[in-house]
Amino acid sequence: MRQSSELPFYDQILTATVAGVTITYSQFGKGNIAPDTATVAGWISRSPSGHGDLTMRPFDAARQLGIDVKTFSGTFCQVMSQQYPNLPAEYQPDGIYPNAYYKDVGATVGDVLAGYEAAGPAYGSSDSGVGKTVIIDYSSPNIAKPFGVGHLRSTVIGNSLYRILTKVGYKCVGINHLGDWGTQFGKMIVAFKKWGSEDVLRADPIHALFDLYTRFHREAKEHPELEDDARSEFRLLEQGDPEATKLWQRFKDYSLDEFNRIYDILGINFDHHTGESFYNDKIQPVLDELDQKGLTTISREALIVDLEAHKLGACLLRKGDDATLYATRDIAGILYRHENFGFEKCLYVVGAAQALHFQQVFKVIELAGHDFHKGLVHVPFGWVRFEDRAMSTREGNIIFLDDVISKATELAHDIILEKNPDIEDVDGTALAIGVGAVVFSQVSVRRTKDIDFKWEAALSFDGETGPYLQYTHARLCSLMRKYGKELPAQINYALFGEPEEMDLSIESASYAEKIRHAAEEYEPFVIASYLINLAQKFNAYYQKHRVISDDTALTDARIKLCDLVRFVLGDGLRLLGITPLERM
RNA sequence: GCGCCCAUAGCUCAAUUGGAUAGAGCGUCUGACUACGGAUCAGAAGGUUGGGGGUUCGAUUCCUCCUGGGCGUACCA
Repeated sequence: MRQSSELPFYDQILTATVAGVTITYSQFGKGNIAPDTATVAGWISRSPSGHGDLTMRPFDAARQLGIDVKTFSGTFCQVMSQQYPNLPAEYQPDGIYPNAYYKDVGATVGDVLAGYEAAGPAYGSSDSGVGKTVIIDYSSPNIAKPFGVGHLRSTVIGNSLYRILTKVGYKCVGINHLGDWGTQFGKMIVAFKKWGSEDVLRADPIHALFDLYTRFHREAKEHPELEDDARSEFRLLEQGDPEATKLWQRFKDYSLDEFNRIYDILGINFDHHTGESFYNDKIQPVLDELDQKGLTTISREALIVDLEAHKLGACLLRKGDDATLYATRDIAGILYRHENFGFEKCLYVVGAAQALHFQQVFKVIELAGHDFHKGLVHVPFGWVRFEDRAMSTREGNIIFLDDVISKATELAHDIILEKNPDIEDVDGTALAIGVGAVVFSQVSVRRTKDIDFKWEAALSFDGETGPYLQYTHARLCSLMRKYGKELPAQINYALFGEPEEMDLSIESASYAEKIRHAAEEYEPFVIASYLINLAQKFNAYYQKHRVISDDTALTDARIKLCDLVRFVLGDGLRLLGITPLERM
């Protein structure tokens, strides 16, 4: 259900509509069948373009009355116009729909602008999350692998959700659950001992580690016994073997340096970097607890929780050689997080391929009798593919994020020099644009969609892209600079008369609702899509109507509206993790 | 084999969660800078929503079958 909406005059129209519906019901001889306000609120929404401003779904009402929708809508509109001649909107039937049309552009735009004036920088915020903590587990790259565009998605989506959920009132805790433990480190250790070189590792750690990792998998195809070596190296590591631990620490340090450099470029922060290894000494008590509750069994030499009864197979906790698995560490992680943060929700921004894993882990928590299992949410996303194949570090089919960002930045640099060579910080601006394009590419489709990585698309700055939004924002800032004065406290709303102005203000007024929607669905795309729409509307308006003119009163009014759009675009870009620019 | 996901314009994606004439961008074609940023805007062309059947006032959306693809399915994460 929508909350009391930011749409113009929504509350007034809703109240009148509730009364109008009641009267209409009575007219059909059904007595006073009065739907409550909340119910009617669910019926009212913005009209699709070309059908007025607000509309009401007539189906439920008509069904309850046992009449056809067209008759209902006609009668309803008649009742509304007779009973509420002073309402700021007028109802007119359009086929089966009773549509509301705002009568007065000035009053409508004014109502929106007054809302913006009152809210200030908090515009768009709401309070559904106030007093609640949400943990967001995102990015979580595997150490000892280069940061590819595949890792980008979790990072970008998680970071954006962090900002969106903060905007609806949650206290967010961002955790980078680094993949710094597990058999993969056994592999790295084996590979380094066999083929590694100190000099190469020191000179270019990231590529050296990447080469070792891919070489391991290449060689393991011919020599499967390498896998056994890796497993026993990991077992040694888990038992605290000094030599293995030392190597592991070095791999981890090198990788972290690299990751932090990239997070810095992307402008992404975490509250905690507690990776898988963090839980190493917290595993045994968890296993004891599960054992005590009678959940564990031994099967084929491994310690498992049998979830066959729930059609979830088996959740492995300990391998035959006693080493732990990622499920074990995730379970320990959940218990640790609940104890230390007391979360309302705990989100895992992790690829869809791991759906079963999380179902299993969550089920184990549930079976252990922890009712906070209800707050555990897997927020899945699709693959990033390249040339029709899944990107796979193992096979070396990977695009380095670094390369993507530097190419995009280079291109942005060229365009700036061509179009706007005088701006102060060319390098910084080019970087913001390059990153903006890359980040936007990750939120420009719904999460669950697979993305085909194409250089052409990643390097496009035209149309529905991050730079398009940044450009629109920069234009608005440029307009403000040209205006050059403080925004007026008082403006004459009656000067608004263009349909584009009404459209633009109503669109801006939907911002808070879009944020709530994005927060409910854990879907940054909702914001991205909304901003594109808003920017398109602004650009169309801007092309068609002069904002700054000799008419100072009209200029003041229009500037005020433009300032609202500027704010929403800038604020929305930040929610996505993209830097709004003032010049570009 | 079993389970989950996907299929919409030439391409990449939307569609207020079952509602009005299925909409955007890219690409193609035609236009707009002696006015606030042309990384822009206006317009045109482009569709049997993979296929069949069903549910109902109404289906891109829900059910079923088929085709085509992806992922998962015990010691990787």
